[in-house]
Amino acid sequence: MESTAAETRQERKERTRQAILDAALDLVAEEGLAALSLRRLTRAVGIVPTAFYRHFASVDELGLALVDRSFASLRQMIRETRRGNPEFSGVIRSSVSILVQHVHSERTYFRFIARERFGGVPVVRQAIRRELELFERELATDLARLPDLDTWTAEDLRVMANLIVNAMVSTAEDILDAPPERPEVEREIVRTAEKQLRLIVVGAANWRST
Amino acid sequence: MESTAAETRQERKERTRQAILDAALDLVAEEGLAALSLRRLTRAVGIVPTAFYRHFASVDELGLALVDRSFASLRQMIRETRRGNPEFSGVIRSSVSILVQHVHSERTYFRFIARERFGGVPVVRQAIRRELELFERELATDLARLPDLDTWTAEDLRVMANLIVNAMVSTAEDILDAPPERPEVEREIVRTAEKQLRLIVVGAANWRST
DNA sequence: CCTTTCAGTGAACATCCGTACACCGAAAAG
DNA sequence: CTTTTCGGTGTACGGATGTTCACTGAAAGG
Repeated sequence: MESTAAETRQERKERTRQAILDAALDLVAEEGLAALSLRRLTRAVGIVPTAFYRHFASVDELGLALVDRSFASLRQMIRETRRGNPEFSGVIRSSVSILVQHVHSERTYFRFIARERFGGVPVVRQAIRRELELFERELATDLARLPDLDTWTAEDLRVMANLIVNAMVSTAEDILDAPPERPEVEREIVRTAEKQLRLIVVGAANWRST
Repeated sequence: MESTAAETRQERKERTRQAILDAALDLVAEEGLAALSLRRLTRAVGIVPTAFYRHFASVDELGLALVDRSFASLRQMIRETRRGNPEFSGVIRSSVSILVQHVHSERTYFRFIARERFGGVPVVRQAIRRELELFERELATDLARLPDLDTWTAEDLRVMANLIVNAMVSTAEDILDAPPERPEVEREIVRTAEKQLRLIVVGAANWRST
């Protein structure tokens, strides 16, 4: 067990593992996980096909690793959003802005999630679903701290959080498919997303008074 | 040009064409359009691989035909919903009920749309997007006829319609993935969908007063 | 009745696929 | 220094894939 200046064996292994994940993310963004070819993947990485199995027992396992990786990136976005404006009234604007920014900078992660959420292998679909539910739970506890909403039941908060998460997921997917050469399309998507959030908030504020 | 009791040539062709669409719908529901194999498809139909090209120039064209077919089924659902309760206050309950019922009876169509909306070939994705936009437009004109909403701008109505359509699409996808042996899960999804629609309606009713 | 049309056939092609297997060479362990 | 571990290699396999091409036979057209 010697830690020299050069690369240790574990480090090398981890490096190729990450290279596989990188290449897989690119390929899956184009063709989907179900159509992923082991040979093309390993060719892109620069290793021989059989070497793949030194890192993953199956393509499904690769898919689960990609889910972990993608949602780790997403979680970072959420942390950023939460930290940003705790009480600022422009929370809607800034939240949508952060979302859009992350969709662009981490495009492949979002593409992967969008593609596989209902597209691919059942086990991957289920993993994504579980992660999104986790998000909803977190969002629900955040919402509970807001004024006007502190009297809501946990279930109603979850319902509202679900609505918000779905709207934001749809927004992200719309942005992904927006033509890059026409920025006004994206601006329209952003405006729609902001309006929808505002609509939900207004609905929430007047919920119990009906 | 003779119309005997037996089958005419056009009829036979149309029959195999429909058989191809049927088989494709089943296969795509399991593996996705990108992973669809021409040979397995034609084997399922009972024809030779090359015969496929007598009906479709490419797999993409098949995909577009499937989009048409699926949305034709969806449109029928919408018509049923619209006809049902024009002014009945339980319109939310009955709309969700009709949606759920159709998701079950036309499961493969919904599966196809859910899978390919963000999953597959770009041209198919685009076609689905266009059809959903059409839905939003129709829904927006329906909403315009409601009291309290007749003063809304066309754009705001579109925004609201978009939110509703996305919520209903998400609901449909949740139902598709719900375990059939646990009906209480589906009941929970239905309750959530109803609450979300109510939340949106309440938000809309109080929109301009803020 | 003869000709044309055309949905479906069947063989052949080059190519890609996943995986089994024995093997190598360097790092790690002793 | 010797042994073990283990990423990565290279070959080989049987099988599936999309598309080509010339064909058949019955229905449609004249």
